[in-house]
Amino acid sequence: MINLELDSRKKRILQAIVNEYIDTIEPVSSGSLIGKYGLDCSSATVRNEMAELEREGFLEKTHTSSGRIPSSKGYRFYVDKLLNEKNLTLNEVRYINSKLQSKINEMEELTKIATNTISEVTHYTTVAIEPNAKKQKISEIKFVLIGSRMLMAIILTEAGIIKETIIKFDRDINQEQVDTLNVIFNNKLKGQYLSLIDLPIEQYIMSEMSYRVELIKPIINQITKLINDESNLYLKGANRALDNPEFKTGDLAKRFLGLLDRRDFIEDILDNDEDFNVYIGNEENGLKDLSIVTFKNIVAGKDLGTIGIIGPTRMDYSKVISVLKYINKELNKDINRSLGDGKEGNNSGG
Amino acid sequence: MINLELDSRKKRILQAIVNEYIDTIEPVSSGSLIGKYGLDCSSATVRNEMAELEREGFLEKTHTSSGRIPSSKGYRFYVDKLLNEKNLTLNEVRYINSKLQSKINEMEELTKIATNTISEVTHYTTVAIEPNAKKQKISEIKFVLIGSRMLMAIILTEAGIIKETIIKFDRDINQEQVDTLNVIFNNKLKGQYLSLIDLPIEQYIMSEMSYRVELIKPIINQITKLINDESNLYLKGANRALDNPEFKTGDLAKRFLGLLDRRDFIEDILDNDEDFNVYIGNEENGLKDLSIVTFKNIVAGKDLGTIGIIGPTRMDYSKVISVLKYINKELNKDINRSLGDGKEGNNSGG
DNA sequence: GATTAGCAATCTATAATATGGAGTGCTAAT
DNA sequence: ATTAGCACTCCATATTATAGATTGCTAATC
Repeated sequence: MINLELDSRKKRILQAIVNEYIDTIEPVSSGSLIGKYGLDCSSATVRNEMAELEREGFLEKTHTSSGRIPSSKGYRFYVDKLLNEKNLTLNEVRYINSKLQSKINEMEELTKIATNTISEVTHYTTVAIEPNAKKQKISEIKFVLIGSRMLMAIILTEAGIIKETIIKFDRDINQEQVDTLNVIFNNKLKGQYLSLIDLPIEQYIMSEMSYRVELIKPIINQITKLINDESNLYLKGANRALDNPEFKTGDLAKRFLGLLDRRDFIEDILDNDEDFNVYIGNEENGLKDLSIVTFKNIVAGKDLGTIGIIGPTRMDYSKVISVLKYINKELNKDINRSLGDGKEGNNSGG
Repeated sequence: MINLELDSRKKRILQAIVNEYIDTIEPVSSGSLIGKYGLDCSSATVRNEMAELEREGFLEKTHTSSGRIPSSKGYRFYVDKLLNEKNLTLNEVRYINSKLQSKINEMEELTKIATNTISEVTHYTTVAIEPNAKKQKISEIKFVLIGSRMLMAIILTEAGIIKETIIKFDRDINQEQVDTLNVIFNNKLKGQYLSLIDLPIEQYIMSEMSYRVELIKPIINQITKLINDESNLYLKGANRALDNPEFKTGDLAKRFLGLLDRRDFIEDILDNDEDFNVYIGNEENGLKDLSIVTFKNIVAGKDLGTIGIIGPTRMDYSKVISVLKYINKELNKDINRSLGDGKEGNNSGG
C-alpha cells in the first residue's frame, strides 16, 4: 500500500529522522543527522533527499525554514519496514521478571499483571480487553440457585474464560428445576459459540428448549445481555501519557483522554485478527498524533485477549514492541505455572 | 473547627466571592460584587471586609493588586455553612429520570448507572466503590464444582453484594466433598462478618473446620485474597475534568490523573463513615486545587457503596450536591423496582 | 550526473520595552 | 461606620528588536 521503492539511502535518512524525532521531539535538521547517524554524505545532500521525501509524503515541515518531522505516512513506513527491536536493559528485564513471578490463579490476573507491567516499563498507557466473547466456544454452563428467586449462571469457555451473571425470577424456583436447566442448556450449547445465544437465535433456543418458557426466557435475556455487554476493559497508567511533552498543550491531552473513554472505539481497534498491529492516528479518524500498538497475548495456545499501548504517534515503538515480545515470551516459558490445571478443568464436566 | 463568628455581611461577601469565582474562574474584585449580589454598601466597604477576610485566612490574592480568590479555608467554610442547594433544570431532571428508567438486575448495575449519570450531569469525574467488604455480613456461601479441580466460591452478603472467586486444587475433588464444604462453611460463617475470613482468623477456621485441610486451605487462601483485594472501583468521565480551565496548565491535570491511578488513596477518602463529605485538597496532602465530594449511596436501607465526585476545588458544589440528592431520592422512590426481590433471595437458603 | 560548499532568505523563539487598565489600600471627607 | 477619591502596584498585551537555526537554490566540484 505504500511505495516500497525508497532507495537505501532514503530509507536510512527516514529511519534516522524518525528515531531522532522520537528522541528529541524536535524537528530534525539535515545537519543534525550527518555526524550522528553515520551518513557518508553532506548536509546538502541530506537536504535534497529530505525535500524529496517530503514531496513523497513521508515528511512534513512545521514552517518554511524548519527541520522535518515524520508524517503519518512516514511513521507507517517506519513501523512497517524500518523498525529495529531494541534490547531491554538489565534493569528492565529484572523488573519484568519480578512482576511475572507472582502466583497467578486466574487468567484475568495474568492479563492484569502483564498490562500493569507493560505500562510501567514503557511509560505509556496500556489497555487490555478479553477475547471477544462471541468468538468463544462454550465448554460448560452451570446454574446455581442463590436464594429462592435468584440464579447465578456460570459460563466456562474452552479458552478458560469464566463469565457469570445473576438472573432473577418473579416466582420461586427449586433445585429440581435448576438441575433440569443444567441438563438442557449443556446438551444444547456445549461446544457451541457463545454468539449462538444471541437475539436472533433466541427463538430457536426457546423452541428447542420448550421446557417452561417463563424460566428459560429471563435466562436467555440475561445471558444475551452478558454476552453483548461491553467486554471487560482494563486500563493502566492513564496519567503516564501526560509525561509526554506533546500533551502539554492540553488539546491533545483532551483528545487522548476522550479516546480512553470511548470503549467502543478502543475495542474496535483492539479487536482485529492480527497478532500484532500498529494503528497510527491521522486527521481523518480524529486521532492525529496518537498511536496504538496492539498485541494479541497468546499464552500456551490460548488467546488471553488483546493488549494495546496508547501513546503519542511519536512513540518509542522499538521499546514497546520489545517489551511486548519479551513479556509474551516469558509468559510462554513456564506454561504450567499459570495455566496448567485450567486445561484439565475445562474438559471434565462437573 | 473554623471560626463561626463571621458577621452576616462578611458571610454574604464570602459567599458571593466563592460563587462568583466558581462561575468566572477569575479573581473577584470588590467592584464586581456590589451590583450583582445586592450588597447595600460601596465597593470601598467591600474592600475593607475583603481585606479582613484575607487576614482571617478565608481569601487569597494572586498578586498585590488583584481581586480575591477563596482559600482552602474559605471553601471549607463555604461548603460547611454557606452552601445553598440549586434547583436542577427541567432538562437535567428529565435526563436523570430517563437514565434511571433502565431495568436493573444487579446492584452493581445500579451503582454504575448512578455513577455515569452523575458524571454526565455534573460534568465532573465520578468514582464509585462498593461497600467495604470487611464490614459486610455473610448471608450465604456456595461452592460450585467447575471441572474436576476447580471450584467457584460464591459469597452473598446481607447487603446483597455478590462476590465470586475461583479456587484451584492440585487433585480432583468430587461433588460429595463440595456438598460437605457447603455445609461446613455455611454453618460456621453465615451471619458473620466477612472480615472473619482473614489471615489472623485462618487458624481458627482451620481448626474449627478440621475437615480435610488440603481442601480447606486453598479455599481460605483464595477467599482471603478476594476480601483483601482492592474493592471494585468504578470510574467515569476522566476526560471531563479536562474541560475545566484550571487543568489547562498540565501540572494540575497530571496531579489529577495521578490521583485517579491511586486507588488506595481514593478508597481511603471514600471509605469514611460520613453519609456526606466534602474533601478539600490542600498543600499538605498534595491535592491542592482538587476536591472530592463523597456520598454514601443508601437505597432501600442498603449501603450500595460510596460515590465520589472529583474535580477542581473551584467546583460547583451546589450543583453536585443537588444532583446527588436528587438521584438518591429517585432511587429510593420506587424501591421495589430495583431491589425488591433481592431481599427475599438473601435469606432463603438454597 | 551526483555531490557539495556557500549564501541569501525565511521563520522562530526570546528578550526588551512600552502601554493601558484593573484593582487595591489608604486618606480624608461624609 | 461608610464612602469617594486617588496614587500606586502589578498584570496582560502588544510592539519591536535581535540572534540563531535551517532551508532552498546556485554554482562549483568530484
